[in-house]
Amino acid sequence: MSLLAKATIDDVAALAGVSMKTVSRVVNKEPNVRASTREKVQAAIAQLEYRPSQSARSLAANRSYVLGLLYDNPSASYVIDVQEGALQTCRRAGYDLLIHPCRHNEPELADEVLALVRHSRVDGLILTPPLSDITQLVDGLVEAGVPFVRLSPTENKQACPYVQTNDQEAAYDMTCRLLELGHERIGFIAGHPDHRAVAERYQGYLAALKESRIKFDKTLVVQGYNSFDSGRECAAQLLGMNDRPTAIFASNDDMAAGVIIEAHHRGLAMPAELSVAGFDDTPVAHQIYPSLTTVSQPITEMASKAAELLVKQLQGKAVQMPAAIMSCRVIVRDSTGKR
Amino acid sequence: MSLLAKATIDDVAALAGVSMKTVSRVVNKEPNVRASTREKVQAAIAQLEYRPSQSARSLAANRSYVLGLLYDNPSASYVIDVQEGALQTCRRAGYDLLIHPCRHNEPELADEVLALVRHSRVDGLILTPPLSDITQLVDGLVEAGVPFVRLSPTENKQACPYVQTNDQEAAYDMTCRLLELGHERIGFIAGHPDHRAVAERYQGYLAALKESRIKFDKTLVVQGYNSFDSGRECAAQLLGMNDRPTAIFASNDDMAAGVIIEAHHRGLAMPAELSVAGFDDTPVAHQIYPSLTTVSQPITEMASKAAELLVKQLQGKAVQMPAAIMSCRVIVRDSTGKR
DNA sequence: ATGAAAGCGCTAACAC
DNA sequence: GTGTTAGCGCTTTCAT
Repeated sequence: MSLLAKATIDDVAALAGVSMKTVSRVVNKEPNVRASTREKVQAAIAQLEYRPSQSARSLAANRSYVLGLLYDNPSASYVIDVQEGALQTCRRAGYDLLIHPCRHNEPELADEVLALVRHSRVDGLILTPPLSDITQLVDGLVEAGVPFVRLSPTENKQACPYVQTNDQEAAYDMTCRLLELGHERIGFIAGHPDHRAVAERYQGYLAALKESRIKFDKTLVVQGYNSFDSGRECAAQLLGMNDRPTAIFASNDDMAAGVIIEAHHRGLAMPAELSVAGFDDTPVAHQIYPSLTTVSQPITEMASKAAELLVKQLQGKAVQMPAAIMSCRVIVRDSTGKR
Repeated sequence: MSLLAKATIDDVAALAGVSMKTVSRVVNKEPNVRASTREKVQAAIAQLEYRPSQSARSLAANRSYVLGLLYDNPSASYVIDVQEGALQTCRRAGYDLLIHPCRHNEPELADEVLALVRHSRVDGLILTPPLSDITQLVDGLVEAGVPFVRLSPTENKQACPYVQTNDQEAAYDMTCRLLELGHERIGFIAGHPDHRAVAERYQGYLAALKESRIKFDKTLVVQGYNSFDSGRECAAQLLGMNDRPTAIFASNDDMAAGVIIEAHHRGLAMPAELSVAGFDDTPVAHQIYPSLTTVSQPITEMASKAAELLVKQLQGKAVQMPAAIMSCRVIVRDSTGKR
C-alpha cells in the first residue's frame, strides 16, 4: 500500500534522471521535451504513482484549478444536471468544481461573488439562469476581469462566451402543435420576469399565434412566477373564465403541474376537456397524471460545453464568441390531445 | 478598489507591529496571544481586508480545507438538500465542499474514492445512502485512516460518527394511521435492497401490523427498487389481486407516485377506493393529484450536522460516537382517507 | 506570550 | 531541449 508514499516532483526527477523542471513540463504538457525524455518521465510517474500537489501548484502558479458554479434555481433536477455537465468537463480538464448557491435578488450579490473569486481562489465562474441576466453581476465580473461563461443569457451577449438553446423556437413549435390539434383558445402562463430565459418563451407562443388565423386574446396570457403554486393560481384564473381555454401552455413544468392539479380539482378530464403543455421535461413531467407534454433541453451537455468554453478561456485560447446554440425537442405525452 | 491589493500575512504583521507567527495565531484562533495583541492584529486584518491564501496554508499545513461529499442518489431534491446542509457548515467552518457523484455498484468504488482523497486533497468525506452501507467502501476508508461521517447508515455503526433519522418509527406511525383509518389490507412496496436505509422502513410496517389484530399477509408485500417505474409495476401487481389492498404504503415518494399513476389508469378514485402513502416528502409529493401523504425528514439539518461532526473530528476534537438521531414527521395530505 | 528560520511542492524566469 | 534559481504565502518547529 503506497498510501503513505506521497511521491514528489523531485522523486520523479531523480528516478527519471532529469530535472524537476522537465518533469513539470511533461506533467503540464508543455512543448520542448524530447519524446524519449517524455517517456522516461511518464514511466517514473507511473511507477511512483505520482500526482502533483494541487496546493503547491496553486501557490506557485497563482491559479486554483477550481471553477465556481453559481446558481439560484428552485429546480433541483436542473441544478443536478448542470452540476453533472460541469463535473464532466472538470474531470477531463483537471479542475475541481466549487458549487455556490446564491440569491439572484440579493442586493450585494456582485460583491459576494467577487469576494468568492478573490478569497476562495476560483479561476473562473459558470453562471446559470436567472443569474446569467443579473446585469450588476455580469458587469461587475467584466469590470473585475474575472473569466466567466453563462448558460442561457438573454442580454448583454457580448460580455462573455455562452451556451443557449432555441427556447423560443421550441415554444413556437409547441404552440403550433396545439393549433394543429384544433385548439383556438390557448392559454399561456408566462415565466418569472426575473428569469428571462423562461420569460422569453412567450415570444415563441406569440409568433405562432401571429402566423395562424387565430386572433390574439391578451386575456389568455397570465403572469406566472415559475412555481407550482403560481401555476395553479394562474390556472384557476384561466379556467374560471366564461370562455375558458381548451389548452394551456405553461412556461415551465412546475407551473404546468399546477395547472394539472387545478384541472383535477375542477373535475376537468385531460386531455379531453383540457390540454396542458409544459417546458423543461423535469422528473415531475412523467410522474403526474396525465403525463405531461413538454420540451426537453440538453442541460447536461450545455453545462459541459459551457465549462469547456471557460477552461479554454483560462488556457488563453481564443473562444469563439458566437457561442454554442443547442436544440430543444418537444416530447409529446398524454396531457395534450385534439380539441 | 483594493481588488489588486492582495495583502499577505507579512503586510498584516508589519501593520500590526508583530511577527508573522502572531498573525497566524490570531487567524487560526490559537491560544497564547494577549487580548490587546489580538485586537491590534484583527484591526490590521480588517484594514487590509486580509484573507489567508488557501493554497499557501494547504501546502504548509498539509491539509486542504476541503470536504468531499459522496452520493449516488437518483433523487435530485435529496442531493440538493444534502449539499445545502453540508455547505452551511462548510461556510461556517471555513471549508470548501467538493461534490463527487459516483456509482454504488461500481466494483472499484473504494479505490476510486481513495484516489480522490489522495490526489484531490480532501480532508474528510461525507457519505450518503446508499453509499453509507457499502461495506467495501466503509472498510477501505477505515483501513486507510480517512476521516469520514455517514448519513443514515444501517450497519457497522461503530466505523465512524453518523447521523440518522427514526425512519422505522415513522414507518410504524404511518402504518398505524392507515390501520386507524380502517384499512385491513395494506399493501407495502419495499425499498431497493442495496439502499438499506429505505429497505429497513419495512420493519416499521411489520411492527405496526404485529401489534394490530390484523393477520400478516405476505402477498401484500412486494419488492420495489425505489424508482417511479418500479412503483408502478408493484402497484399493478397489488391492484391486480382478487382481494386487492385498500391502501398501499410505498417506501419512498417516487414509488408512491408510480402507485398513484397506476391507480389513475385503473380508474380508481383516491382516497375513496385506494389510500396511498409515501416516504421522503420530495417535491413530487405535493405536485401530484391527489397530493401525497408522506414522511418528511430533516435532510438539510442532518447533512449540516454530519459535516459538523466531520469538522470536529478533523480538528482533533473527540466526537461522541453514539451519533445524532433526528426525527421524521408524518405529513398528511389528500391521498389517504377512511376505508 | 512572541519571534526567527526552515521548509511545504510546485512554477516562472532565465540561463545554458 | 534542458537545468538552475527563486520564490508563491503560509505553518511548523524551536527559541526566547
